[in-house]
Amino acid sequence: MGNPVIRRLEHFLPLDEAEKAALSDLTTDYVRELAPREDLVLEGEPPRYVNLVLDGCACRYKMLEDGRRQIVAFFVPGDLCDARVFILKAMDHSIAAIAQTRVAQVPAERFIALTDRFPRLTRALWWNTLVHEAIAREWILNIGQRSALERMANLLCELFMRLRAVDMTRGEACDLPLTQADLGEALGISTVHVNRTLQTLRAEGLISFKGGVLEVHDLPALADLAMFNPNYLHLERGEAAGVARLLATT
Amino acid sequence: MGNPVIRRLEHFLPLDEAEKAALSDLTTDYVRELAPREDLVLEGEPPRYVNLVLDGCACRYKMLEDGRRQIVAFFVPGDLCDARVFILKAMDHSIAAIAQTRVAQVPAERFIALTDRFPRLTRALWWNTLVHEAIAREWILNIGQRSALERMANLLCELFMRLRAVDMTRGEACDLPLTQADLGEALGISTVHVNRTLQTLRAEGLISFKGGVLEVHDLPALADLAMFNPNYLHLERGEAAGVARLLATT
DNA sequence: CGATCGCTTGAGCAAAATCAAACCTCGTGG
DNA sequence: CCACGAGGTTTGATTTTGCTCAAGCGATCG
Repeated sequence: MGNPVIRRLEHFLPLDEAEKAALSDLTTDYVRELAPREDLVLEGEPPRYVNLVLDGCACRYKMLEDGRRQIVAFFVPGDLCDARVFILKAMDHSIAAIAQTRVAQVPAERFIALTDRFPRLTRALWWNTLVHEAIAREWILNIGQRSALERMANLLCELFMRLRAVDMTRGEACDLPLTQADLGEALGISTVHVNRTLQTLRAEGLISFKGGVLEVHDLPALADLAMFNPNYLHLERGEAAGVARLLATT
Repeated sequence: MGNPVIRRLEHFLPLDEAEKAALSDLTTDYVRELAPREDLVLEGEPPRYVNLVLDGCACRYKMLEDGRRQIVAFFVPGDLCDARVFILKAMDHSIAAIAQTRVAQVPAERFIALTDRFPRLTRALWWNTLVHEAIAREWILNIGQRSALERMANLLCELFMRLRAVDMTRGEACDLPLTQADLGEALGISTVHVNRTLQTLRAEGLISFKGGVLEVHDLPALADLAMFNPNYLHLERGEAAGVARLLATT
């Protein structure tokens, strides 16, 4: 089955055995199992750990005083949150599991020791950080400019590609344990409207989404509707070609 | 008048003379003057420089195929764009001046030499990066959950505080050379609606905004309306107290 | 002095929110 | 084994927010 963190970072550069072993140690030493909806990090806390998502699905979120909630990022297996966050005094957002989720909570010292020892790993982690920044920018574009239907299509394209990059897709299917309320909080639309939007995508034969399983029946058409441009995922190396192939309409 | 980049970084930690001198050199060696609306970086290009904004105002933006444009970040004097971006093969967004703007375009090698020599500066630059990530997350929350009026109020609070952090405010006034169209593209609302939104804020006596000058007449009330929580700006050290004071309603 | 750019206003319209209720599926306990 | 309840999904009716279209206004600049 392998380690999703290693699979993810190898999209940036191939790792040697020592680097893989070091990562592998991290991801076995500090494992914590989270129940669905369980919080991992709370806004206001001082940052303590670098969190690696091994399995399941988690999110970053922010809340307004009046209870409105916005999911600002999803984490899928292989994702690494906040490589340098200890610099800050207090977290400005929270992190929670969405489904049953396994994470590794790596203490600051341990993480710093790793990057001191492996400069190439440091570069790979930088790449990971830059990709997450790019995703945040794409979300701003997505929520700011696209219609609800386009937004949904774009998010589904993104998540499908990200899961594919860590081998978590099976053909056109992948596990995506989000509720319609989660999707609404990520896209800035109401749950009711999420429902109607999904119905439209289903009716067009583009996707099916039921019981936590997403199937993308026509990725080129979905990407087209979404004006999805995968450049922001920075899947360089071989993968870029794979992406182009997947999205090709003809 | 001093150097806004130094002023900005000193919000994180005090710099010694050698560090300031090194930064000062950077910001005099590679200066480029941009006309209003002139592009500095284009999506698709390989990254070449670290850009420091010395004066004026710039933005990051992304475009959709059909021409819709979203501003995903504003840069005010002292801001530093993309400290580690050379790792990526191609930019996923563009950067443009908004007003007449002076930037320093620091070549990669030169920038790396700086951080190798001054570890404390590296930390300060990390802090800067983390703050910009946090701002991006806040924008997702802003656009996703807040109404047009709240959004506008929030953005104006943010910009006012950021300008204040580099001493670019004069009492309750500051230069903010944005058009209503710019505000609309940043907030994901139409220009017409920006206009009506500003009128409401003016009518409430909260702000005035004319000829590129913003005046915030009642920051506590504006912050209250916006549900503005300055924690995401991570103005640690003395400044945090200053913020609290400014926002105090009583 | 006309052209352009940015701001303003009004009217009608469309997208998405809200409210309310029903329905479905599963797990749990009587 | 079945009833019950909770969480999630679906539907319909109504309202709200913000968009679009269209036109006019007011500076500023060559």
